[in-house]
Amino acid sequence: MRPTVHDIAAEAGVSLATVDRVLNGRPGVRRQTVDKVEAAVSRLGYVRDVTAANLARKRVYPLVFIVPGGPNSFLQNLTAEITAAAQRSSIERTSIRIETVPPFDPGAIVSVLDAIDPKTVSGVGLVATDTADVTGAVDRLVEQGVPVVTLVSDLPGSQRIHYCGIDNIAAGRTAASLIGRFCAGRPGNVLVVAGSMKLSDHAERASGFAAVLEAEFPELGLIGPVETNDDAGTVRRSVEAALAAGPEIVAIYNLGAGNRGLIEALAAHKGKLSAVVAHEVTQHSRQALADGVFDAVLNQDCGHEVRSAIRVLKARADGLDLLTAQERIRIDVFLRDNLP
Amino acid sequence: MRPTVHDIAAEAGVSLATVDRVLNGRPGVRRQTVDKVEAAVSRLGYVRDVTAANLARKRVYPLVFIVPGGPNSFLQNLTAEITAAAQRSSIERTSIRIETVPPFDPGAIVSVLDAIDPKTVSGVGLVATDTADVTGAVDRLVEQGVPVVTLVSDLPGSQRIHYCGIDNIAAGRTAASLIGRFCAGRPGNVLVVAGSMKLSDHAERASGFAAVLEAEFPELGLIGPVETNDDAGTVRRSVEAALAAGPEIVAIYNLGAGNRGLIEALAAHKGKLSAVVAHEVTQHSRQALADGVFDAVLNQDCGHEVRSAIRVLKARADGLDLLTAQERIRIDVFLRDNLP
DNA sequence: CTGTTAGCGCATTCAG
DNA sequence: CTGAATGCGCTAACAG
Repeated sequence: MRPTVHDIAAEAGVSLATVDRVLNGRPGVRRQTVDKVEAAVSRLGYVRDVTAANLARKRVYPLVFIVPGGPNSFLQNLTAEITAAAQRSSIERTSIRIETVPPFDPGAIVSVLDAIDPKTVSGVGLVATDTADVTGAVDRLVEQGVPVVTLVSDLPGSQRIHYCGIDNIAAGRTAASLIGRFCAGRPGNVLVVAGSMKLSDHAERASGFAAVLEAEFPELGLIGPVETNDDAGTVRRSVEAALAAGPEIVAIYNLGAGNRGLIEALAAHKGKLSAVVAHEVTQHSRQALADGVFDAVLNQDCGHEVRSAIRVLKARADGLDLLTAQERIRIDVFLRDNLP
Repeated sequence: MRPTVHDIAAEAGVSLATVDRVLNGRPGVRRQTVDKVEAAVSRLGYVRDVTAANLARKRVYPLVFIVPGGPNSFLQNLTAEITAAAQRSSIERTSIRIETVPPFDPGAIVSVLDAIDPKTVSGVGLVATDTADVTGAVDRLVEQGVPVVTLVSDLPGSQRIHYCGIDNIAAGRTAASLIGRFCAGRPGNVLVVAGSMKLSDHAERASGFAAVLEAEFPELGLIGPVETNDDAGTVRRSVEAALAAGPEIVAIYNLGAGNRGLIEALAAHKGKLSAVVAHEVTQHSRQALADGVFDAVLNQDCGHEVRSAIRVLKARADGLDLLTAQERIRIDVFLRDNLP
């Protein structure tokens, strides 16, 4: 039978209230008494029953998620997952508010961040552009005691307490390996398409990709990355232009969004490329994989990311530690054959 | 504010005890009264607070896990994950017992299964050989009301309530795709090495692999599967023999364990194969990937499998439903570049 | 500075 | 068949 606050109280020779004060680090207890209680705690190996505590406290965790809106299918999925989590709120003791901001608009993110009241919010999750003003706003919030986690794309220089997303350098490296192996020695160029180098996930993928391509597949040259702001139309035009331009392109890596545009551009090039790799399983990329237009799709499980973000934020809110293994977001590699 | 049992009692005009009886499906309540309570429940949208219920009930979930022992690194990892979960027992209200049985010994599994007392155990997880006697023992247990889940390898014909593991047909298909693409048209044969066709996971991988190889890569012939009982020494000898035998082997797929033996056999064949694919990230396979001896390793996250098994068993024990997305075990595809 | 007491939402005796 | 009362482990007024 694990010890309870009663056992601690008896062991330390004090009352329940005092034990509670010490346990929760509240003031108004003599140094001596604190020591007695702490001694009892460690002597009996006491661990607080968080569920009982939450019950007594009627605790809820008010959380805010900031996500860019727009046509990006992946971000729409992410939003849907947050919504799904919000629907489980009553059972998970959360209270989730979703703030949609215009895409590629650091100012909008900053506004939302600055408007958050540290008294009434116990955690924030956001998909951020890696710019100084956003970092500043995040740091301000963290200093006020509100834990912040980044989703999908990290804010490397910031005080965010956790990043819920994949290792994007490794993702870029993986893409390069797949493309290099699929090309199997055939020389030529690889076109790299990105959304924006202001997104740290895109920048990291690009650098990981370039590193492996150069080191391990010298027969392949690199064209790009061309930036498209994740707009499908721009992606289509960029790819068409590159394909028409001449220097033989044998593979394409789209490390950003706008897969729809890529698919359209490839319609006229059936089977001419050795490898096409893109990111995120969506309606479009799934179809492209099935049709053999894409050869591989790297993916991050946004449901997992959202659940992880919530766990991390809750754990931090009551000073618990977590299972790091459970919070690692995998780089899913999907071929036509292992699509879920 | 979500409704509580008090609200239901007031709404239905009965006492707390009666509400509780209806909620927990206990007998001794008039049909009329049951209806009144149920009406109130659905009218107010009541959902039971499981944590409060567990507190009041001092509930613990006694779980039994049955895992084969022996030198198999993957199974050792699995056991370690179960042990880790057992250490979290007090906070998760579980009480976990691990039963180690000799590998490839259906009889031993059956003995353990039959010795389980349905009164004192609320769930069972096992790594099973797909044989009739094991299926029978599982079904007996389920019929006595003890939920059983399979880990790693399923028991397709049984009454197990859930399978915590990857889609092994898809895994085999994925391996074939990778090997086919890595060979990039070079003709030759692929050697398939398996542990035992009595393990449904091995059988399924083999069939998925063969199907894709035949349909999509006609230039590649298939040799095997040779069975090794997951013994590293046998793997080594089998691979060496096949490699020496003549018919040009350009790739190897080890869909079972014993990677150590495969690595040893390949030491003399550096760089002669177009592709080597194996399963499960362990100390050995990780090194082989880093060294370029293996080109890809398919993996199942056994930590995830164990946590999932526990969630599923607990949820079943109190009639809750679960997030299916969270319980899907992914086929991890690891190249040298995305090893965690 | 410390102790007493009354719940949180639910389950479970024990009477009636 | 039904209800009142007690307690699970913990927190939070409110006294002292």
